[in-house]
Amino acid sequence: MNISTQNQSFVYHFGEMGSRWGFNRTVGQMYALLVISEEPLNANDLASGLSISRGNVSMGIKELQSWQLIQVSHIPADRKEYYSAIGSIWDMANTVFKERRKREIDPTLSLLRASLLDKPTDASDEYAQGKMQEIHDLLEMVTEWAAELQRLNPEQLSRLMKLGAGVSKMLSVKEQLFPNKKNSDSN
Amino acid sequence: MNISTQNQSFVYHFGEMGSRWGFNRTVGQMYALLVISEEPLNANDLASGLSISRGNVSMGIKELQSWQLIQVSHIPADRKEYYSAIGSIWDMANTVFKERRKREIDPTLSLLRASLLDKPTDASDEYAQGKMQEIHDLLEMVTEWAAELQRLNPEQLSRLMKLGAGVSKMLSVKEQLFPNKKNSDSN
DNA sequence: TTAAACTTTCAGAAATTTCTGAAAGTTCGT
DNA sequence: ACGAACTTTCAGAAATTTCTGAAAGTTTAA
Repeated sequence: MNISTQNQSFVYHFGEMGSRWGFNRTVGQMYALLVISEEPLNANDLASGLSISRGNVSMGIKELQSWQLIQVSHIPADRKEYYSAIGSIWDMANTVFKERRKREIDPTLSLLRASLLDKPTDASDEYAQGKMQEIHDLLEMVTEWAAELQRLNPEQLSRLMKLGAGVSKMLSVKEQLFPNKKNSDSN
Repeated sequence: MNISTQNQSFVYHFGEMGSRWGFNRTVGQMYALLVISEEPLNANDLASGLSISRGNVSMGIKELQSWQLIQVSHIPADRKEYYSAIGSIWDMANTVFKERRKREIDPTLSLLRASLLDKPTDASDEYAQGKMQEIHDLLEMVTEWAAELQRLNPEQLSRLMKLGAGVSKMLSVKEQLFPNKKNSDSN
């Protein structure tokens, strides 16, 4: 299998970026290739398309499966496994966010919670704990907010995002409608 | 300089996580140390506190400065430079988001825009371009949304996030208040 | 049970990233 | 101009990550 030059740069770029998103270059390339291929591909297609070893493909597939990003299918009278990207682009983004939260934010949150249980022994410890508390609170808020957003369906999410600047206006409307909650002045 | 055991695990963990956030272990540790230190630290403090070489500290500082995360200050009659974390935790989160967007999303967006200008040569190219368009639109929307959120001050942002589940309710209220805009049904 | 068609594993090779420390560079006071 | 006190640079060493390919494992059919 070979990739049209038009798609080559996309696949390659996705490889580079992939490493920022938590997986390595080849895994990123494999995923990119699966995303832009209408037909499912087998392991040999991936290996030859990307000029990497069969073993590497096998490991990459395992990785993509652990991210729940790909799907296996079969073709009658063919014993090979065929892989394709799961779901829509929105689903993909959702999945990556969720996975990253699990791998990056959650462990930090538990570490911070544990640290905050220790009694500070001096002033500098106390300052440090203050900072940790701030980080903890921020991460927790962001986590909850993200979970909230993920509960919306794409359509709602898209509407919310398209609100854009409207968001702050809406906030003030909301304050006027329900002024019962405690609030501070908005500078 | 040495770090209290209570803070050791925080610094170490931040080092591990730092690598996920775009900088390497020692840079992450350096930043963590600066965040939890009330007093600014000089390069030797960092080197001895983290048991790394002076040269490494110098490179790390350059990196943190390129992220606009630290600040230099001076102490009278002392020629060393003293470093401290800039701003509040919110500012830090903001800065990291902005930098990451610049380094990760923006290049992808331009690549996609360029790819989308090519005429597809066959059906599979056309499918691929469709997917690229979807990714482009998603990234663009997220980028704009993020820019919007960053325009809010921390207080507004915090209020927005604390809305949590209220967000979807608010969306429908908004639809009722301003039903003129085109909308689809909310399932 | 044997063989063919496939997938997975993993030791070591290759590539990449990070780190050290000596040397070079800079700045300041005299 | 000189030297002391600092910072930066960068070649090569060390550490880490990724990749290969041969061997082992699995599944199916006959």
